Amino acid sequence: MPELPEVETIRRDLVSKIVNKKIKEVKILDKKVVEEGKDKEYKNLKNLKIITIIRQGKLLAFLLENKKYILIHLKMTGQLVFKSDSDIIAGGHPFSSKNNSNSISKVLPDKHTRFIIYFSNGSILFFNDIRRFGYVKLVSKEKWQEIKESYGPEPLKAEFKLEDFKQMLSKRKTSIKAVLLNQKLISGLGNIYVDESLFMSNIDPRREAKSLKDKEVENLFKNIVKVLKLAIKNRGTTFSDYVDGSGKAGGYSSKLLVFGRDGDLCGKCGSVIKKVKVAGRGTHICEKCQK
DNA sequence: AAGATTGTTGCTTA
DNA sequence: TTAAGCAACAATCT
Repeated sequence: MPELPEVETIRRDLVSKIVNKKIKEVKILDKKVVEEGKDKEYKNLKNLKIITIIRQGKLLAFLLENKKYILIHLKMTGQLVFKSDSDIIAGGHPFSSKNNSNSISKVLPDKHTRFIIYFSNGSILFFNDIRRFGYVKLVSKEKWQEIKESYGPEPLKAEFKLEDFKQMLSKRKTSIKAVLLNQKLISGLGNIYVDESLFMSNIDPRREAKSLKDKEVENLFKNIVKVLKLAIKNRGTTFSDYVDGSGKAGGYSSKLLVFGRDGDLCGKCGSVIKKVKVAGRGTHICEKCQK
């Protein structure tokens, strides 16, 4: 499940590869990924350059020369994999790539490829999605602005302020986990980094958000920033299907403290890590450390 | 073989 | 008016 660090890793990878590249053609292999009836609009993207790539939470936006934005949400199983001209030639097969050590890339397109952008220099961007939850959307500048504004602050930007965070939590009667997962309240956190940051802060995910003490909120605030930065540094976490912009797995998986580690022993106290359900999601906790 | 899984939306209820 | 909670979505795995 790509969350902020995974999507940011992809964004950075793609910036170096497709900014200033000109679109030659866009192919919709699965109509469900684009808005109904709008498939014709994608024909007009020919010859437009990608100006920049922006991320809001887990959502990517490619700004085009004509001021429109291609939005891509990977949801649970989406992947964006870039193949350069030389990748394609080196593989010996039209669409296979070199096999690097941690590469889990494969011959593309495959049956899960939903959308393809061909660039004029021969490189290709593949959008793969096993579960078909992800989407591609073409929007105006105004619509993009509106979508951006519907999100809470970006935790790695100056707009994420401790005082605002305290205020926000003090009003919420639901669990701290549900609050952290809510994209309208804070951008980019998902199941992995919510569990990790709450463990790092010794806070039980089931606690009512408003019950957190000032000290706990301060700690949580710092740990959210810390875990996200560290995960980006390690190029994200691969749990099921996530790969970076070149099709490689993330390096943070081995650094996870509780997520996906139910049955293992807690690194802090040695008791068994449990898996429970909070806010409708599988939740990993050390009940001895997290109160 | 039914149930769990996940992010987000949209509906219902409080 | 707004928050909270949950079904729905899709495909795969257990």
